Amino acid sequence: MLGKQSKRDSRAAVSSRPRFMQIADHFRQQIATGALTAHDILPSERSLSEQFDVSRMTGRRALEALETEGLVYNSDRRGRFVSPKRLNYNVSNMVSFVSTAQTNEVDLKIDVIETGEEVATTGLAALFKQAEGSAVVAYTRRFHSGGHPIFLETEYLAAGRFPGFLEHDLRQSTTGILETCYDTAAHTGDIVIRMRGVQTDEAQLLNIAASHAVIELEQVTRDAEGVAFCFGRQVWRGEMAEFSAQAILTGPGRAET
Amino acid sequence: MLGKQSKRDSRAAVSSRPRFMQIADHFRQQIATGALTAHDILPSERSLSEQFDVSRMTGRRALEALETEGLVYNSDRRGRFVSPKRLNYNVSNMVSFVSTAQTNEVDLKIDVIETGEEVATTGLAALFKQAEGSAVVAYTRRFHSGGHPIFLETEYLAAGRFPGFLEHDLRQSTTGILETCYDTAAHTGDIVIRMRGVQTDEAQLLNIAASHAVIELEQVTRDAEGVAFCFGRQVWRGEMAEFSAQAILTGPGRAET
DNA sequence: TGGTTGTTCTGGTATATACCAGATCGAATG
DNA sequence: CATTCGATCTGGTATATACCAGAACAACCA
Repeated sequence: MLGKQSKRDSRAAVSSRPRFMQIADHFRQQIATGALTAHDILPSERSLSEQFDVSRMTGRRALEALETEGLVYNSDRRGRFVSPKRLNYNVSNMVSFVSTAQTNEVDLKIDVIETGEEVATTGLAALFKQAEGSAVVAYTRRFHSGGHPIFLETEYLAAGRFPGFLEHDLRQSTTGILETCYDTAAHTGDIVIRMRGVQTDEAQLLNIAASHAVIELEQVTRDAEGVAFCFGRQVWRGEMAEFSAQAILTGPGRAET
Repeated sequence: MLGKQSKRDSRAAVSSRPRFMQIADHFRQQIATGALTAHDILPSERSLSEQFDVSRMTGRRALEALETEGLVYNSDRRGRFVSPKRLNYNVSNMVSFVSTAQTNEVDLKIDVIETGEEVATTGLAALFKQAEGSAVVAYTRRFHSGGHPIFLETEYLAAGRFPGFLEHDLRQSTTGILETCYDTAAHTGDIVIRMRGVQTDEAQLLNIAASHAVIELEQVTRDAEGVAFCFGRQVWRGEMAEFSAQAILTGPGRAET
């Protein structure tokens, strides 16, 4: 008890910055300078607490801080690792994300999590200009690189418009399938991006802890006639996402939308 | 000690979902149903621990989970409150965010944090097509609604192109100033959005704890000739941000830019 | 060779305690 | 009436402890 007290005193004298932030700073620097690089393992909570002479909980807080910042990820009960470089997704570019990622030296792999046919919700039916109660095909896929999950995507398509869609191999660009097999190309898209809390099932698939923040991207894709034919929702690990967009004024002083 | 043990046992029997998540669920529901609305205060850590018969640390974890999800915010040492509705920022619309927000019944207020003239970095000089070592004006502003901070913005302009810019009142749309006083209108913009850890100084200005995640939005604004005249960086409280964009294919089958 | 079985890592959850420092508010004081 | 001062809220930091469950791996056995 007395020994711990003197430890506290020395801390207060050195700096007012919390001890756990000082420890986190140490690893921030290690990562920034490249002493630690993508997928390198960090010390465990217990060994960290010994190295820095703090309690396990304080060491834990330091590692958790690095996690919420996205510098470090945590694979359930295996340890904590340095996060890899982000993927850039150009949302203004209607070309398939899969093909652009693959040309950018990223070996993006796809797992098909779930496929099926459902009755369209009222909103989805209206969006697709389909009759109330018509069918939609839905599929959920997980995108990862080298076993490291990056994002989940669930897409909905009007079933009537794309017969037999689920018979295709979904471990590839669906944009490509729609173009080559159904002669349907994306012409415009409406996108929304927000940060939110992860849901339990998503957390499991993305291999992150519950109560982490993720980035949600929703996208409505329309054909040349302006009719929506696809609604997609992506859920990204926050630290892996980076979105770029281009805004262009086409008329004399007003944005085209 | 024995009493606590029996508590543990009963918990394990009821459910495998962690106790702190069950408590968090309770408030998630309260917020979802509208029983708690924007800026309502939640129980303190200590009273929560009594209400739910858990330790303060467990109650704290529940509240922290709600924080990282963005449902709840925390004003240093005052308590925890329900987060207000997000603001939507249409990044494809080159019209001033200030004026669009104000027409959307949001009383957006601006504090000027810092203004000054600096020597352009190499990158900034190149972007603005200015000579190496030329001056840029820089200003940082805080946007808030009803005392609740929403985002910070730092913008850089080529000083030579906009003489006396800092003499204007910056508590208004700078897009407006550039249009009316310098006859410079935004024509195209390049935007990047990412989630990252907040920095110490930003955390203070946004009234959030260090080691929280924020959304960073960087924007290069160009005139009709394609010359960049403004570089801006916004740092949003994650739970307050929602970005929308429109992608439009203008040519025959390829995205412009 | 190929499963199986422990041991020993890892983080996850939970309790109990202590003290600090900022925020708030009411009561005492000028 | 306004200011000051303290009591009492709040969360922030930190320690110490305990046990659980999944992951990894080596040793063991068939």
